[in-house]
Amino acid sequence: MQAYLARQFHAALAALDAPDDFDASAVAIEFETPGNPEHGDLATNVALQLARPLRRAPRQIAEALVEHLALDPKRVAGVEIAGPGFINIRFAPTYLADGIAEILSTGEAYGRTEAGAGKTALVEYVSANPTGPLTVGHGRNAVLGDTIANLLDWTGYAVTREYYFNDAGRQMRILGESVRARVEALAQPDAPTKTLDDGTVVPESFPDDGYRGDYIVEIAQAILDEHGPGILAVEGAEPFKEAAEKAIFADIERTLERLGIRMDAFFNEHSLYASNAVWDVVEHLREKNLAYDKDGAVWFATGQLGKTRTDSEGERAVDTVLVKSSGEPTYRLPDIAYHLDKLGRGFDKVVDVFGADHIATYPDVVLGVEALGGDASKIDVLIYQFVTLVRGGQPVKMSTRKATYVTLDELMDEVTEDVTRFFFLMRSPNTHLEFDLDLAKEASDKNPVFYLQYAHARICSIIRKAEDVGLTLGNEADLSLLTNESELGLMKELLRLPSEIALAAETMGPHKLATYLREVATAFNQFYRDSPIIGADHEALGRARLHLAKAAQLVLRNGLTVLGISAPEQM
RNA sequence: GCGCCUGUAGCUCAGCUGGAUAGAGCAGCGGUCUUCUAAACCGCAGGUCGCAGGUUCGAGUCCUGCCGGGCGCGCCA
Repeated sequence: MQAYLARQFHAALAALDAPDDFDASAVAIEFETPGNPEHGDLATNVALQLARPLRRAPRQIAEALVEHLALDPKRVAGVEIAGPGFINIRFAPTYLADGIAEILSTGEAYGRTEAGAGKTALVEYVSANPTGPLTVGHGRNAVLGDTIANLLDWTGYAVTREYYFNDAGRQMRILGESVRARVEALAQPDAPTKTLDDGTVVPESFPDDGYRGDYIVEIAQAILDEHGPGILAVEGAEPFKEAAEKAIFADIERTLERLGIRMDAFFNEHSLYASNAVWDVVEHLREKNLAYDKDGAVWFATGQLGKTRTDSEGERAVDTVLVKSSGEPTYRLPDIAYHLDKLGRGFDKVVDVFGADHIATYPDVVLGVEALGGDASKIDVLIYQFVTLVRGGQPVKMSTRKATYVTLDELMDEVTEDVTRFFFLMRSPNTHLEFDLDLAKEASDKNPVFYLQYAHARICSIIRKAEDVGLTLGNEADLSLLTNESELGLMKELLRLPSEIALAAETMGPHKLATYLREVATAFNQFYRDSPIIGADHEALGRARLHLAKAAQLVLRNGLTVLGISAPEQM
């Protein structure tokens, strides 16, 4: 509809008297659904926008435009000029009826659009190193990333979901040492112990900054059960690290599976070393005189590329270390190599999902990618703010080091998978998320996810009951019988799904879809109140309403599917 | 100190990239079940959009400066 209107408006625009330097085809004509229904179904402010370039009064422009418009009466029932120069469009009832028929025939594909058709996208998310179970913090990342991937899929992209990890760093070494220490203790219960700063009693060989969670002990026990104490004859912690990594990854995948998340690829940072990609980055930067040696380290001349820092000494250019004097790369280097790798695989769009604490790393990566000829404009970064769990009105304190975090599994055990996903999605990514456990647990009207699911279940129930009295779905419904306010309101709402999904995808704002679905559910509940199906005045009307209910069911189900939330048939 | 995010109803948050009278849920008050799921619907009440300037036909939205909250600012990731 909007595309159609834009075409017609462009045609009308071309017919206007205008100065020579005015390019009518370059004008972006946008339509929005006004908040006030008296202002029609769609409105555009082109006339106001054009007042300046055309040097004419907005209302005058609007009148001239409307005069030149040739709109199909089957789609548009009326056009009026209002306020300072808005042009309001009113849908024709036949347009609405045709739209509902289209929803019914499109079925579970309704809501899909083509903006990304023929294009590929890579969404990288979760990307937690295998040092422990996923926590609530990872949950927001996982659910946001997965839903962005769904949204891109629904706008036509061929999407790859990738998990990036590093199993070689310091953290992983400590993990191995932690596990080894626990195995030793289990094998020799009388071995000496020590007490850490937080009061935890651990084996003497346990690293001070080791992983204290109970899962370490479980992994240790499993290793001992499988290999016996003989495994301790091995030098170092490598086999313990490997066993732990395997167990933890299996656990992470189980957790993701519960959330309905299945990755297409796991990308090990190690492969960037194996392929020499990491060192190629350094070499190529050197060739371009953007990398140099100083103080035993290798530096990236980000200062030349515009990176600055401002402190008490004023603003100055700063360079960035790529390889430490120890010979170990900093995290930036593999990150640059990884992004070049992603772009090199030919994706048209590359999405990163980062927590707010990583925001500072992103500009260095972009500089590196651009310096080496990569097209950084293909990279989109979704930054999300942190999650606060609230219980009994009080924030729940969490610390990874001391293992006092709440795991994603525990959260799902407490409030269910659907609620977990919805709560992570219902707010804009760039606001702090307050996850109220008491509210989330309540299976009542206080919990917004149930509102959507309830509306869907209600429709399923109606369809079942209608079948019992011989009222069934088919192609013979006369949708033009749907004329009351609630029916028209619901129809208009249902027609918005494709553009709402497209908008949520474009702006990487899944919460917009959640907000829209609530409006759909509200519109349905109003329809339910006003328009009985089984008790309709006559059968044809009941049949038409039944079809509208079916269309609402599809919209809710498809929308929930994009969000990764179940659409129950009964509650 | 500097950078990014943020400040909208008692609480949690939307606000479609600058539009018309700023919205929703919860909490509060009051109504609606002999009829398709009351996990619902309807109504009332609730606001200096942090503060002060600016930009323009028009600002919650853009700019500047303050104030408050969060996250960063390493040869950690």
